[in-house]
Amino acid sequence: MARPSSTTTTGRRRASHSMEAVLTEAVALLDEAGPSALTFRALAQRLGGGVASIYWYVASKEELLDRATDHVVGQVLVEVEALPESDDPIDDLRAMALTLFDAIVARPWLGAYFMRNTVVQGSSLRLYDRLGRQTLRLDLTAQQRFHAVSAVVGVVVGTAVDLGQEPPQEVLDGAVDRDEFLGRYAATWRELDVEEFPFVREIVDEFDGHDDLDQFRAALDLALAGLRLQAGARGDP
Amino acid sequence: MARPSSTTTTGRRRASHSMEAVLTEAVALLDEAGPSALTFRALAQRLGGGVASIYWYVASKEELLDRATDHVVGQVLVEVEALPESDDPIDDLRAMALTLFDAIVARPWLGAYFMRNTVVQGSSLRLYDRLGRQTLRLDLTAQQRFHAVSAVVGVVVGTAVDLGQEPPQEVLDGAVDRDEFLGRYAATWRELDVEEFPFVREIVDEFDGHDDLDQFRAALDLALAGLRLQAGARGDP
DNA sequence: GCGCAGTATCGAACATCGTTCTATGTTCTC
DNA sequence: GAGAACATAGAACGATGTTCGATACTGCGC
Repeated sequence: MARPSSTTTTGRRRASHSMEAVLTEAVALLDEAGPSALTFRALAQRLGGGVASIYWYVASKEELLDRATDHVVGQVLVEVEALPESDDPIDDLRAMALTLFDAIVARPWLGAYFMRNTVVQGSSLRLYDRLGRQTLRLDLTAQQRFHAVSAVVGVVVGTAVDLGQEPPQEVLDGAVDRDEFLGRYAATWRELDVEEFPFVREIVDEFDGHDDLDQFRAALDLALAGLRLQAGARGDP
Repeated sequence: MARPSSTTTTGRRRASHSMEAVLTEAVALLDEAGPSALTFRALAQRLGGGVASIYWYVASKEELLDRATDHVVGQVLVEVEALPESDDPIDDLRAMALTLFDAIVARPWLGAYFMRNTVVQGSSLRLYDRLGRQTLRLDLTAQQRFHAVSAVVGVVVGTAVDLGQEPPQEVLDGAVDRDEFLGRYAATWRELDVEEFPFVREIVDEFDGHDDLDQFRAALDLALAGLRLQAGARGDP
């Protein structure tokens, strides 16, 4: 039906794929040119095979996306598990979230796809558990723990989604870099009426050329400060 | 070229659309059957016209999505602006975020599309300004204000995205309701090894049948607690 | 050696989607 | 009434996900 175990095929004239190769090339396509570049035909060409062959490994594009996402989340999971454990669970939670965010910055398409089946199984569920495990070291109710991890994941995904917007062709081509891209919006915003858009005018300089990581870190730290408060903030016994 | 100003057309035999009708029907399609149901052909059929006619009002599907999103965000904006102002800016910010979240719960597809051009113009920018305006009443730096609103929007979007996952066909048909849907995952999770997934096992009862609004409110309150801390929490002068 | 089931591959065709082209009707203005 | 702008469509194009049927390769019993 599906899923080969080991393909020691010599692959003479015909193409021999293996699930690993399919996923690797799929991720490569996503990395190089974004989600719109991942088509069965493009993928088949990269694998040096036919279009329909891919369907032997994957039942649909949805499954391809799921597996490709899980493939890279697995790598993130390894990084997260390699993180040293300190005596402050919240610090550890912070480090994990930052690791996850870094991965999304490196692969913006991940932001949009990360929540696919998060809840279902595989590496995402494991990652979810690793995050939540830190809350077990805090003095909280089960519900508070559930909500705390939801909040952290929410901040990550929320920031990541807006980061994962498929950028206009200009910046993909490298014709326009990110700073100039931001600068254009900033310029528009500076034209707005102060009475009508007082806040936008207030923060336009902050927005112009801002660092996504700073933005994320600030949002994360707000939520974690709230969590620390909730956990009682009582130090060592 | 495009964009009619006022269409007082009588519309006898031929279909007469008007931008309003196009957007209304587009939103209706999204509401009824999710993003995958919004095709130019389905939309044309609903409007009683041809496919190509829609292109007189919008240049592309991207623009259709942008305008449809802005259309409903405009309604949210009205609700947000109708909110009474208290003497606590953070409470007001909270109320606004909850209003926004309610709108997304009612229209799950909004979660995924909300960030489209958020930053660009139209109702989304106005909404962004209304949210941020509350931070002007707090004792913060411009950067802190920028980050605070990013955090709040991040929490909203982050929670909303995972909510906006196009639900499986079963629940769209109404054959399976949300509680049962959650229950299935919960059942899978309960089978997991406690040693391997201690956190998932800890919160599975919380997850089963949980309320999205509670989850969101908890995440929001964590971030707002952090913000309150940052703002100094010094009451009236 | 032979057949045969399972494994693995692929070309061609299909339906659908966004989009474009071209033509036609409608309404307003002079 | 003629022409310009507005407004509407049908048909076709190219791309995409997907299915179908045919074909090859592999390991195994005999």
